[in-house]
This record gives sequence, structure tokens and C-alpha cells, in this order.
Amino acid sequence: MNGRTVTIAQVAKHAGVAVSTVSYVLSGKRTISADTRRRVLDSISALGYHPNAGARALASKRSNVIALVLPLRAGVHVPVMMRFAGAVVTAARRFDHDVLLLTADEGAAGIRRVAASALVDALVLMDVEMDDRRVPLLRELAEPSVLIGFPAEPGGLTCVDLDFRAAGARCVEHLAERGHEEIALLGAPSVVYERGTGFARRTREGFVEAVEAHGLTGVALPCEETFDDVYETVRDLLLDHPGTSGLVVHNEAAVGHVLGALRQLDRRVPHDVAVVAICPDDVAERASPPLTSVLIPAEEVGREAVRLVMDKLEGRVVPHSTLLAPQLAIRAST
Amino acid sequence: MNGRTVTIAQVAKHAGVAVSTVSYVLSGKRTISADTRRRVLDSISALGYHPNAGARALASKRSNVIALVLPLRAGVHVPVMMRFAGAVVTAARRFDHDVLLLTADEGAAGIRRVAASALVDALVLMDVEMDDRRVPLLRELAEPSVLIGFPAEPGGLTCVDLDFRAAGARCVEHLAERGHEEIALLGAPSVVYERGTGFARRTREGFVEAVEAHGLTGVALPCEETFDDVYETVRDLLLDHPGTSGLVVHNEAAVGHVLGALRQLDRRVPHDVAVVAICPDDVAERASPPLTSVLIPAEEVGREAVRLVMDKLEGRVVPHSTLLAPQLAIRAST
DNA sequence: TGAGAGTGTCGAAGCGCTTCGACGACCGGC
DNA sequence: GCCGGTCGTCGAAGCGCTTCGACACTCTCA
Repeated sequence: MNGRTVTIAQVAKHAGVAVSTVSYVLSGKRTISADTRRRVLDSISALGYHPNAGARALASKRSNVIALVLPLRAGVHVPVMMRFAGAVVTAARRFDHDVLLLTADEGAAGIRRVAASALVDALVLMDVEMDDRRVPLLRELAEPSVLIGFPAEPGGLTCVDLDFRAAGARCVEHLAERGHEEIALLGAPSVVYERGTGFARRTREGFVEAVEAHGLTGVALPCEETFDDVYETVRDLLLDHPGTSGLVVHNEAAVGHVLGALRQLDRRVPHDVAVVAICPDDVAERASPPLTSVLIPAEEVGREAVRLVMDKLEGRVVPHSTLLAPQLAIRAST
Repeated sequence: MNGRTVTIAQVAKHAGVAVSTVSYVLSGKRTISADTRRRVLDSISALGYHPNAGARALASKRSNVIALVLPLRAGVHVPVMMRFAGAVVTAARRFDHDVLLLTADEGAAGIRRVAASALVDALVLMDVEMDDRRVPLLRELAEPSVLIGFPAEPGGLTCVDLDFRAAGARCVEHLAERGHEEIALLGAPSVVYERGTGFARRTREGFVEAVEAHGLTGVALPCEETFDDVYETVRDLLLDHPGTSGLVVHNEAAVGHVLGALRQLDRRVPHDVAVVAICPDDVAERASPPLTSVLIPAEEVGREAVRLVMDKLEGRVVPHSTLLAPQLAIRAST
């Protein structure tokens, strides 16, 4: 508790050793006798020393900060986003790193800026589009990066995500096991498909393939997020395909509205219509009735992304593509 | 486009000036002739120079980074949170600062760490509780900070928020103008009141005071976030107080459920029951029918918080308390 | 018993930037 | 025509840390 900030030199003096010795105690990069180590550690806590981040970054060429690039725009379900973000921060701390928050609307310029200024050692990007303009930049950057989601041309980049194709298929499979023969997918808002966001398309592909493989009939529809739109979509679906007895919903914001619409159309869940959702667990559990769902393992994806980026920082070779297997949780809706 | 990172020395050489001159061009802290400035600027863009953040922080004792401390836990509505976060990032960039993301679960230790290591120049904290354990720490820190929300004992700290008391009152006033005499407030989940979160309590106080002032009758109820709970709450409310014709909803997650419950109970909005919400604009607009609402001016609050913290960094004196006046947007639900 | 191989520690050289004091060059005023 | 003032620029001294090479020991084993 001295006047102002404590430096490594003060610690060294207090412990009666050289500055470099203190540094080596902290980094563990050279062997230090148990005795000296203890004295240094004692001085550190006695003085309340915290290494200066700037000085450390300057000397070591490592800032111990990673950038997290988040989208903040329409069609992206924000709570899911935050689950990822929370997981990334927590995981990064476990590797003794902090997280710098970048919004996607600063775009490529922001990424270039934080990388060139050595503000961050590495980057994690979320909500990557099929044809993402930042992808080429990432490729030429010296700093390692990991994408959450897959662009159309991952070429050399490291990507992690839930295996949405398998998730779509898993839902179909489950409905098939339950004996449903005519089913439908209610997906993301159409703007999301148009933008070419990967996860929405891949779920649809998995759905379509599995429908064929199991010899079912099925339609895949985009789905907006207001109650009225959802109501219309569901009503029209049941008019056009009256035999529909199973629904796959891949749209967190619409899940509640779908259930509301079914209630209003006098279809009971799961008696008249079975519903499987692809959404975070808490959304599925909070619904009425609680929904059978493939959970979006936000925490796991975030953690995995950080693990990969840290491995790359250490110079280890990591797989280009990491797909997390879908897990189906069976609840009251099927 | 040279081999690796470009330093200020290379820029100086390229422009034929001293290193310090380049620095002064960049910071504007000494007068530089137009001619020299142009040459330096040209060299900078020719070489693609970006100042090294670590070196700059070390020499200037300013990292140009502010910390944003976010909660990520139950009862906090995440999308609103993200709106704040986005606004803070955008505003900070406008002051040439970046944002380091800290989660509240690292608690006081995390704050102390980033402050002591000079990783950040200042802090913005969200979702402050009435009796927040981080408040005393903030007070003894050399780094300036701004709270979004009010603790019970702000003593000396700088706080910004929507004036929730006025917001609660404004809703009552609006319902009174429309001729409603028996009204109710559906608030946050009870856990939020128990934790002593300020905004929930203050809205309730404003509601209660205004009900008295206008000579109405009114009850204030906590409100959970699952459909079933909301349905029960609304049903019981209408049983116990059959004359209730106006509802104030201050719970973003429950807004949709409240409307669903009213539909199921055959009450038409606004014909049988008028509904005013306190929630972000997009939630109010997306509801069916679109809701009259006091908007939570997330962007404005975030921007204001950053402005205040920057003022404090510059050594300016700022007001301890900034309350943003509520704005009522009238839509179809009243 | 002495060469060789570790250990444990130290001193000093940067890392890339900001900032302070110094110093010509040029200005206007007397 | 000399003096005091800007104005514009420069050189050098750090900022607090990491890391490299050096060095004094202590073991080991031929």
C-alpha cells in the first residue's frame, strides 16, 4: 500500500534480488530456488504488485488480450450471442487473457487496427457470414484467429460451430422415431437466409436430407419474429399441409410465438403437433410445455474457440474445422 | 508494406524528420508546420503505420482502453444489456478508446486487476445493485468510473440511468388520462426485488406514488418470466381485482407472455385492458398489438456514460447523478 | 582431481513511444 | 540593429518490463 503504482524494481529491492529474478519468478521461464521464489512472492503480496500491462506487452510482444468481434444487428438473436461472449471471457481468463470487445460495424478496419497496434494477440469472430468480407483480411493477418461459424470459403481458417446439419437431421430422426410422417421446419427470418448466414442454411440442408432419408414429407419455411407473422406462417402451414404433425423450430425469438399460435389454433402440444426446437436450454425449459430440443452449446463453443486460439498462439497446429455434435434433450413437447 | 511491423522511427526516417516530430504530428501537442505535417502524414499512410498500443500506454500512462463490466446472470434481460454494451463500444470509439469486456463474476478482483495493471484508464459498470460490493473499491480507485444504475449509497460516485421513478409515474399518468381508475404494475421477477436492484424498486415507487397522487387504485406485483407463471399472475390479478383496466408491464421477457395470457383470457387489448410497457422500442413495436411504452434509452445511457467517464479522464468535474427523462411513445395498446 | 555440465542469479540492452528542455530561425518593436 | 518572443524541430531521457549472455557456484564422473 505505498503512494502510487508499484513497479517490479521496488519488488526486487524489497526482496533483495535483481529485477530479472522477479521477472523469472513470475514467468517461470528459468529455474529459481524455492527460497528465492518465496521471498519474491512475499514481497509481491506485501507491496501489492501488479505488472504493468503496457510495459509487459511492449517487452514481450504479447498483450495477453484477445479480441472478440460481435455482430449487433437484426436477425441475430442477442441472448445466444451473450452466452457465447460470456463463455469466451470466462475461458480467456482461464488462460490469463482479457477480452477486447469489437463490434462488427467497425468492420475490417477495426480488426486491422487492433491487430496492427498489437493491442490484441489473437481474434475470435462470431456470426460469420458465408461470404464474409473480413475473411480475406484474417487470412493475411499475422495474428491467429478463430471463427465461430463457417464462411463459404474457410480456406485455411479455423472454424468452430455446432454441427447444424446434424442438428437438423437429429430433429427429423427424433420425429420419425415418434412416428410422424409429415413434418415442417420453421427456420430463421428470410433476411438471414438471404444474407447467407451459414447456420440457418446448414440446418435446413440437414432437415431436407434427413426427410428424404427417412422417407417422410416435409417443408422448410423461413419464419419472422413477430407474433402476427408467426401466427400466419403456422396457420398457412396447417392449411396447406393438414397432415403435419411434427414441427422443428430453429428460431429462438419465434419459439414462444409458435407455441402461442398453436394454442390459438387449438392444436395441443404434443398431442396434435409435436415440437422440437433448436435453441439454448433455458429457452426450451422456460417454454410451455417445456420443449424437446437440440441445445445450442454456447458455453462449449465459446470455450472451444478460446482453446483453439490459445493453441494457435502457442504455435500448435489445430484442426481447421471443429463441429460439435448435437445433443437432443427430450422434454414434454414430443 | 514492409516486412513486419512499422515503427515510428521508420516513419520519421521516411519523412526526414525526428521521431518526436512524428509523435507531435499525431498528438497535436505542439505546433507543426503544415508542410512537415503533410510529409509525415504521407509517410504514415505510405508505410501503413499504426502506433504500438503497449509502447504508447507505457510512455503516456494512458492505455486508451476503458473497462465495461457486465453482469451475465439470472433476471437480467440480456438484449437490453447488449444494447447498452453496443452503445458503449460505439461511443468509446468516438473518443478513440477501445473497450475491455469484464464479466461481473470476476467481481472486485477483476476490477482491481485491470486497474492496477494499467490495462484500462477508466471503468463503466452496469447493473449496479443497491448494496454493491464493488462500490467501495471504485471509490478508492485512482481510475475514474461511471455506474449505469444507482447503488443505495452513491456517495461521490458518478451514476447515470433512466429516471425509472419518473417512468413508473409517467405510465400511471398516461393511464389516468385515458380514464382508467384501477390499474396494476407487473414488475421484475421477485428475485430481482430481493436482490435490491435499484431500477425495479424505483419504478415501483414511482408507480405507487403516482397512483396515490391521481387518486387511483393500483397493485404492484412481481412477475416471473415463464408463460405459465405470467398466465397465473394475470389470471389471479383479474380475479382479485376484476375492475382492473390498465396494466403497466416492466419486464421485457414477460411482455409477450402478458399479451398471450390476455388473449387466452379473452381480454382484448386495448379494449378491455390497456397495456403500457417499459421496455426497449423494438420489443414494444414487435408486440401484437404494438405497445405504448416508455422506451429504455439504452443507446443514450451508454453514450452518456462514456461521455461522463471521458470528461472525468480529462479532469473535468461532472455531476454525480444523471437521470434521463422518460419518453412515452403512444402505440396501439392504450 | 579437474573438465564438463548443470543451477541460480545478475546486469544490461532493448521494446516503441511520449515528453521535456534546448536551440536555431525568424518576427516585430524600439 | 539589437533584444525578447514565438515557432518549429530535434535529441535524449525515460516509462516498466522481458530476455539474453555472463558468471559464480555446485555436482558428477572419468
